[in-house]
Amino acid sequence: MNEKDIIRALAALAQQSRLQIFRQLVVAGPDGMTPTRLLEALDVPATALSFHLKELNHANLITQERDGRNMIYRADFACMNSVLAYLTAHCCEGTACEATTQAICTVC
Amino acid sequence: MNEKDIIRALAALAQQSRLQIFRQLVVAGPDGMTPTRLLEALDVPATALSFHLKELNHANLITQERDGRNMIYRADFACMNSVLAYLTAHCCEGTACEATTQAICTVC
DNA sequence: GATATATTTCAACACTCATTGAAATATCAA
DNA sequence: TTGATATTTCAATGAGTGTTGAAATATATC
Repeated sequence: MNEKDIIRALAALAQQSRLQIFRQLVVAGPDGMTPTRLLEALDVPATALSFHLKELNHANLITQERDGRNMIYRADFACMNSVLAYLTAHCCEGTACEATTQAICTVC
Repeated sequence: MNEKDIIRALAALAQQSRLQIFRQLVVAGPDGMTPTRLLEALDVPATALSFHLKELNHANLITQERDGRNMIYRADFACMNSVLAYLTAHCCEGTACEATTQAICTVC
C-alpha cells in the first residue's frame, strides 16, 4: 500500500457512519455482516449505508460477496494492519523506541 | 478519547501534507522538529505547513512548544495509540481472534 | 410470469476543506 | 532601536463530500 492508498483508507474511516460500520465489521470478524444486519445494529438510512459501504469498499477496507439475495461485507484486516503500520513506521528513528509495527489483528 | 476525537484525528491524517508531517514527527521522536526543519524535509509551502500543523495540533496528534524564536512540534504518541486501538477494539468478538490492541509505540 | 425482499443508483443541495500570496506578529542580534 | 529570521494569520477561490427521497436492479418464492 502506497501513500495514496493509506490516505484513501484514513479518509474513509474519518466519518462517523463509516467508522461505526467498519468497527461493527471488525467485531463481526470473518463471518461478516449483511446490510440488513448493519441497519439493525446502526442508526443509518439504507441509502446512506449503501453509499458508505461503497466508499469503504473502494478504499479496500472491506470486501463484499454476494450470497443469494444478500450481500456479505467483511472487514479487510490486512488493509487495516497496513494502515496502522504505516502510521508508526520508522518511529523515533529506531533509536529511542522499539515500536512493534507488526500486525495488530493477527488471526483474522 | 471518544468517537469524535478519533474521527478528528483520522480526518487530520487523511491528507497528504499532514500525513507526511505527522510521519516525519513520528520518525523524529521525542526530540521533535521545528517548522524550518520540516520545510527542509518536505515539499510544502510555509503557509500550508503552518495551517496543517495547526490542524494536527487541534486534533491532538501533535504538541507544540516555543523554544526561543523557534517552535518545536512533536508527535503525540498517546493519541496515536488511542486511534490505533479504537480501530481494532473488540475484534472478532474476541472468539476467533486474539488481537493485541495495546500500544504499538511503547517507549515514546 | 407475478410478487416480495434486499440492495443499490441517481440527482440535487448545502457544507467543509486545501491552497495561495500578502501582510502581520514574535524573537533575536547588532 | 533597527534589521533579520521564524512563524503565523487573513481573505478569497475552487474542489470535494454527506444527506436525502425516489426510482431502479437483482434475487427468491409462489
